[in-house]
Amino acid sequence: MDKTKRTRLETAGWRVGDAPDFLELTAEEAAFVELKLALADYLRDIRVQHGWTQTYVARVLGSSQSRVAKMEAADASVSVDLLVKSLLTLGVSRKQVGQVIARAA
Amino acid sequence: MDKTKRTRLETAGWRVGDAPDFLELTAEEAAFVELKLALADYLRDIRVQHGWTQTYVARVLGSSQSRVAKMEAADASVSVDLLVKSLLTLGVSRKQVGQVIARAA
DNA sequence: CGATGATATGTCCGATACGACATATGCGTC
DNA sequence: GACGCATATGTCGTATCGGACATATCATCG
Repeated sequence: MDKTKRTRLETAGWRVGDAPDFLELTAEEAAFVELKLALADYLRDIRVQHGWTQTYVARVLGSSQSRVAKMEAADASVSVDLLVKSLLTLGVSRKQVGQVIARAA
Repeated sequence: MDKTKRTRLETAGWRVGDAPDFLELTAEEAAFVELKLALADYLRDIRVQHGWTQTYVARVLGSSQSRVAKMEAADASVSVDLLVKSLLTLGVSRKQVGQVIARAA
């Protein structure tokens, strides 16, 4: 299993088993987490591409800098709802959102 | 505005203005609701295609019949998280989920 | 018309998500 | 090193979500 991805998952609040890696996550859970990571990464891409700070994005979204940081980290406390709503608010189309999700794992 | 769609939105717990239709929903809100409706419809399609009852699906998901009904109705009390998790659990791939979302409104 | 099975609607309450704030870490620049 | 700015992490109170249950609506069949 990829080291950095593992770290991200653990950091995001998921317990990953020692040796058997993903064996503690069901296939659906794993797919769900990866889907979330994809959205989170995309959110950061959008922000960085525009040269925006997390604080600025937070203001646009009516949220806080810490929440934006957690979104980009795909923290366990952020929902897909929040990620999708945020992307839409930042001008990403529904179609683009779908493409990000559909992109092969 | 389409009559049945309007009814679905209202039923789903959204307040839609009288004459100006969508004017009370921002563009992002509208896109978000439609995205949710797409997932909800797809969930129903999957279920019906397999000849499953809501009760059966509820058991598979570890939920209740009423929740499944609300999911398919895109009720305001169901999140995109729940819809996505449910679809994945029912065997739909992440890619398929993305395609459903990306499908042009 | 019952009666049965499927779906829809309404409410409750325990669980979780979210915004907020404080604080920590990092990283240039002086 | 110290300052300023961006990002990360931890926690709290409240709002929303979700499973459960009750009940309602609606077919279909006898």
